[in-house]
Amino acid sequence: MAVSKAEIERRMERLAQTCRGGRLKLTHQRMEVFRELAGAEDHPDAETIYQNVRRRVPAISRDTVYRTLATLEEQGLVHKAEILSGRGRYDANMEHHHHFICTECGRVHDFYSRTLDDLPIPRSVASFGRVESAQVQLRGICANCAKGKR
Amino acid sequence: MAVSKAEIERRMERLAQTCRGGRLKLTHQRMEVFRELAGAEDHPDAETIYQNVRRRVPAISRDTVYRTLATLEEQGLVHKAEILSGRGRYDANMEHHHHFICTECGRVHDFYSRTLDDLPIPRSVASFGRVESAQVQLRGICANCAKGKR
DNA sequence: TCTCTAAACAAGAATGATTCCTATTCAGGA
DNA sequence: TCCTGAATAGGAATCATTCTTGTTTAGAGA
Repeated sequence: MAVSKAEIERRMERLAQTCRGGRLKLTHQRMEVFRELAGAEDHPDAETIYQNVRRRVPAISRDTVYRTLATLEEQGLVHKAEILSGRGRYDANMEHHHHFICTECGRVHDFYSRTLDDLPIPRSVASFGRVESAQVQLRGICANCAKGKR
Repeated sequence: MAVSKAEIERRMERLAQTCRGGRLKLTHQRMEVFRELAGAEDHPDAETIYQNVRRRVPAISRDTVYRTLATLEEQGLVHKAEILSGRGRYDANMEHHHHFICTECGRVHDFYSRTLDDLPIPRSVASFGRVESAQVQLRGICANCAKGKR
């Protein structure tokens, strides 16, 4: 079940609109990086995108791919799945808990909830595989950072 | 609200038991790395742990901290909060969705659920800050990897 | 208590992802 | 068509993490 041609076109059009709206240039590289994602369903990483786009734009650099992805994310055109900047965070609290992550300072707060511990997993997930753990991730601005911003 | 002395002792005892149980040595370094986590509530990263432990064990190396954290995680004594191996994964699908992550191959599958889109956030979270998004993360073994394992 | 050996360690090199730097190119408004 | 700031290429630099090699040591057994 690939992304339909029509949906890809719609997404490309949204890119064009967003660029016109902001003061962003609609460059060849930007279009090709986004096109790669517009048709993908497998959450590729930056390197994969780079390798694929390179077939069409041989001179493109890794840096451009990274920069473009960051720009697209800022513009709300793509979504980056990741917790933090890649640094693992550890704790010795083994009780089942969930996380509130401040997108500003990266601080993580634990919280507990019986209701959230026992989430209703949609039946469709079963086809992906066997679920071993479920966790809720909340993102937002922590009280501390919100204060500092004023 | 620091971790109580009693709870720290309980955790240290669990470490000792686990080491005796497996064929793990109860080394000075291992104890100090774990002690650091047993008393922490702020999900420190490896570097922070290294810097703190170094005050007590000046000769400890970063590698030992990383290795020890991995061992403790394997033994179920600590918990590592992180999505993937640090590589960001992108997609152009901006509809609100949740993720099933295969812990074996790292593949990510999207799924949708009205119920999960509107989770009951515990009141206590409000004191941490303003929540901007909520997402459910399921982890498990995908059908493909489960097949390959046999 | 002493000895022995696999497990664990220290130090620093290596790796892999990502970002920065600098000179060059180019999209799009005038 | 011309100009200018935004965007790019290429490669160096950075940051977290892992690997390699030689050394130390916990704890089992004599």
